[in-house]
Amino acid sequence: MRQLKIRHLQKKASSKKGQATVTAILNAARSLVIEEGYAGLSMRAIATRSGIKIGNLTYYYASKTELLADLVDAVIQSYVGWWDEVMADDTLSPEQQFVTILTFILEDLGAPETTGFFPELWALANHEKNASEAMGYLYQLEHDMLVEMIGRLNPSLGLEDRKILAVHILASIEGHTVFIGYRKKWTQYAKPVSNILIHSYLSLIRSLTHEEIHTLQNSV
Amino acid sequence: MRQLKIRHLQKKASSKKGQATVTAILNAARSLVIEEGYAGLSMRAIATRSGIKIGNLTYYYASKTELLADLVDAVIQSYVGWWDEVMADDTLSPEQQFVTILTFILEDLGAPETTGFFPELWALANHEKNASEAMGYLYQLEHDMLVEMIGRLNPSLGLEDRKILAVHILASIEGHTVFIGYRKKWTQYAKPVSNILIHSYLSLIRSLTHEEIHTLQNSV
Amino acid sequence: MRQLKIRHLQKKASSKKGQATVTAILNAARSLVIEEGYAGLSMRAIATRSGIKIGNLTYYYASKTELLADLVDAVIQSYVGWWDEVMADDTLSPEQQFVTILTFILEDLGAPETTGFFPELWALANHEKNASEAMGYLYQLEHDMLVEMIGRLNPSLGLEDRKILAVHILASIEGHTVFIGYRKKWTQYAKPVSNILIHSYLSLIRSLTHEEIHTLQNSV
Amino acid sequence: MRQLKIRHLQKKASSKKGQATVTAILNAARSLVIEEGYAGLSMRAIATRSGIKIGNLTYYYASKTELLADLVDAVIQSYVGWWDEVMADDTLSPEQQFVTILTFILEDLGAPETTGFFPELWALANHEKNASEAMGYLYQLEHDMLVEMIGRLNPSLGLEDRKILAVHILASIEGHTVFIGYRKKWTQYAKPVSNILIHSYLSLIRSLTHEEIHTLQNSV
DNA sequence: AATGAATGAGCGTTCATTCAT
DNA sequence: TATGAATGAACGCTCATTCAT
Repeated sequence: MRQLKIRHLQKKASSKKGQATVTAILNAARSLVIEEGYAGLSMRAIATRSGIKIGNLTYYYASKTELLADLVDAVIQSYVGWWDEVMADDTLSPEQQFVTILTFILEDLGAPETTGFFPELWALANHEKNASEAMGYLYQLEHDMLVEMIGRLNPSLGLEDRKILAVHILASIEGHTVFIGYRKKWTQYAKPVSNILIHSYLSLIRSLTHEEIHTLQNSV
Repeated sequence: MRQLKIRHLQKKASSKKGQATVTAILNAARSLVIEEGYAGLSMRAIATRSGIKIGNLTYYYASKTELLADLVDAVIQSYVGWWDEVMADDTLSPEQQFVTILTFILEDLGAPETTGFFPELWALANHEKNASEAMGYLYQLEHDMLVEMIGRLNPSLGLEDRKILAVHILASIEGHTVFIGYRKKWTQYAKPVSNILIHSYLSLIRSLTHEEIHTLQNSV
Repeated sequence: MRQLKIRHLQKKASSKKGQATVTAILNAARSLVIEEGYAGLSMRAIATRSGIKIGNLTYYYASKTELLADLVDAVIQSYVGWWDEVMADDTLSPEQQFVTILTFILEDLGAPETTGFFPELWALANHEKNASEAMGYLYQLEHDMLVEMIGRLNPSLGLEDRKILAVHILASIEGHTVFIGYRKKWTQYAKPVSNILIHSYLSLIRSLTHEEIHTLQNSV
Repeated sequence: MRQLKIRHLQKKASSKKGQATVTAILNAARSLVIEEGYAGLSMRAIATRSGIKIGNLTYYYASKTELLADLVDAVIQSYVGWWDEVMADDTLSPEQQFVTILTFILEDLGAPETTGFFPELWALANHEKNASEAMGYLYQLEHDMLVEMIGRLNPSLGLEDRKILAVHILASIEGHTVFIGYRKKWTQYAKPVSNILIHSYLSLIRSLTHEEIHTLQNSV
């Protein structure tokens, strides 16, 4: 299970016991969102699942908004930057790096946590500033990584075009969550779909031209 | 504005006035979900926005679950099958048909309604059976359409492979909602990203082979 | 017991049953303030004392603020304008009218309701706009009445001086609440103190001059 | 600013630091009551404003009731007995002493602290024994002083009558708090109203007879 | 077909208080 | 002396739902 990396987010929780409680709270909240959706995320439910009383919960988080902000931050953190290692591994070719990272992402996307969490985040981001910002932060990092990978694989492509292509790849990957994610309609096709996806991106990265990106296709 | 096509879903609403009320209710509910998210969808808010009293709302919908079921069905219906006309238009080549449909979809994805509604639906589908089914129904139709289009564009591809490819295309398209949809982070790139996407699908459809689909990519 | 005159304050409560409920609510709230103070005025306590459930209470009063506003208005109304009759009674001399009204006021001030309610209102008025306004409204009417009475008793006194004198009389009367009101320290002296008070006002009204009002006394 | 005179009220606070903390606590509580009313007086708010943690606050005051008792006592103390000096000053005539003291009182009554605190105290006294007692203590002293002053100004008046007259004067003065106090409706008239008041009391004291005090006025 | 009245459960939050450290 | 952690009760309020009219 993906571990929540609790940063120094909370003012409270100076002691070890407090830290443990905060971790329990955030883990409870995370699992609740995943299992029951944001609608099921009540302070009472979080407290119960954390094994504490609601009064103590509000000792650590004076408001649900604060808790949610910390939760989103903590979960987002657990998805961030893990690819640095792969990208720094020069025993791998850029292609190998890219394929490795994509394979990881696509496999993770089938995990219950990922399938459960992200759609909630996307929905939330439409109406909650916090969620929107955290999501923007995560995808910005992922986008940066993709821009860098595209540059390594096809240095001849201009920066702006790399950015555009990266948006497509990023969006395309994430979209699969709802279709081949955990217990989704086409989960059975997860593997071949992933193959197509990787094949498609590699070929796009290698061969896409500035003209193709900027020429309207609806005048075929 | 996308019109809600009210099927004969409710037992009540036999009269014309009743039909009008039901339409008002569902439109109110729909706009509420889009504007405030599922969390903001309360019976009270729906009644207020419909211009009726809550007592009357429960006359038409005895429970919120029922209402939600009808709402999801109605909204889904409004997205269904509009492509039949395009596909039946034999003055257009298969390529033209495909590009026309995709362009429509991608433009719609930038509409506030679409950007607002679908992430809520995806989140809901993780926990509500009806939402999951309705979503499955919609995407099944869209998937069928894509399988048919792929067949027209590349008849040499086997049915199973067409299905797999269609899943990728479907997932990829939908994923863009959260990235280039209404007021999203990369909305500015909507046009070139759409170009890449269409280009990519056409080239995949035309050139993808059975081997590429089923050969593991992580052994590059 | 002073009856609460419920004006058409509430949007809800169109039916007779609703009216009765609203009256019960306001009477419960009023007795609670009197018995336990504003601190004891909780929505739960009001509901219990009204014999209804809290859900129904919020049906009539969506917020405590609204309820408080109505309560203050209703109570204030029950204290307002009753003196008109006396002042219109021309079988009484102005002195008799004045004494009659003052006697009423001073007797009322010994009632548990009055002794209990007004100090709460004064305290509340320091921090709640509603209370402050309602209080201002009541005392404005009482002040107007006093100005009129002073004019009848001593027509030679200018309007501004009458107003000033009326403020003193008004303030002086109200101050007695806390000293000779219900179960107060000097309640035993209520009668002679009232005598002094009436005697004092009459003599002030009759003999006070513009110079005495506006000459500094601390240079005696 | 009126200084809180901390008597030896608490068992704790033997050290100098403890004394300072207690003073900080009571000052915080006092300013809170004045600014936000008794309703805004929470242990948390007091702790925050004192710059200490709530755990430490309960070290000094195990319960809110205790703290309130000390607070009321301390504030009351700060209003007590300051007139002794004036009354002992034999360079002043009794009239001058009386006018001096009254002027002081009336000016103080316009201070935010006084206008803010006393109405809360009066309300509290209706339901809290300690508040009632402390208030009784303060007003007893003030009453004693007035009885003494009346005696000096009109020795021919019997003790009981002096007491009765003193009650009227005391009540009358206090009543002005809510009308010409800090930011009250008739604050503009504070000066002339004060003049009338002093004038009125002096003339009452000098000329009031036993018969006038005890003859019913409503038989005019 | 529509409204008004009422309920019971649950929400996020505040709070006085206790206690180990 | 002082803090951090925790509890339990209550707060104002929202809500889905029921039902008589």
